[in-house]
Amino acid sequence: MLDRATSEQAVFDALRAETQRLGFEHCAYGLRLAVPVSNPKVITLNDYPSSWQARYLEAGYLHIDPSVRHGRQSQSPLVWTDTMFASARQMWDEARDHGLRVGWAQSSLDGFGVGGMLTLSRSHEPLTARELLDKESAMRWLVQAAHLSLSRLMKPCYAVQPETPLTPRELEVLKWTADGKTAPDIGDILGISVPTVNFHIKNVVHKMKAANKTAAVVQALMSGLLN
DNA sequence: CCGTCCTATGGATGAAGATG
DNA sequence: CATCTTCATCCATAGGACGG
Repeated sequence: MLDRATSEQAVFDALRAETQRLGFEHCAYGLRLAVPVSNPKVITLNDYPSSWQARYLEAGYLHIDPSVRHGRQSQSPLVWTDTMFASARQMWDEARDHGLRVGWAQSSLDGFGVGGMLTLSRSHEPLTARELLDKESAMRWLVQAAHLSLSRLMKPCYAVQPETPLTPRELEVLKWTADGKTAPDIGDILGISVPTVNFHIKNVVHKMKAANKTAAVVQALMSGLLN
């Protein structure tokens, strides 16, 4: 179901169904793309009370939410506690006022720098170690499935494919450039002249519609072209 | 901290050999 | 012929090293 979803809404509907089956009232899923690097695009899907959604957005809680920070650094499961929200006291108080008291978050990270995090929550019934153990594999599967489906749907947004495929030579020059080699270095390595190296780099930059070779290398890396 | 100098980088244009 | 690859020259600018 989830892996064949053809829209964000379909993915989210499937997520909600699983969430309820696992005994939670609400689910939230956030996908953080790798680009633009200076301000990565974040897509959020959730069924929280609309007043809380509005408050979260208005207060910019995404930037201070300790669970989000945890999700970016670690793929270990996270259960909401008073101590982990110590640095965001106000946010935690408001969340509980909106019926969000018990929560469980699990993040994922793929090879293209795209991160995802699923949070399941409910208003009562604290999470026991037993419940976590019983549901952990389902949770991990759900996170992976959501990540795969959504990143596939979002692929055009971050995987900038060149309009025409890169030639073998262009790819080769790009890889050495990604390793920090200068044009003279690459000329030595490949046994060609410096102008030729620059010619290939220029063509890559043009094909990738990048501002310069630095951006072209990053785009190629994010798109998996250098693998 | 500032100015100078050199190198690397980025971009434009032109030309030519190899290959299928 | 179209495409890929190669090489050259010219010019502007950015960045690093160095001395004052």
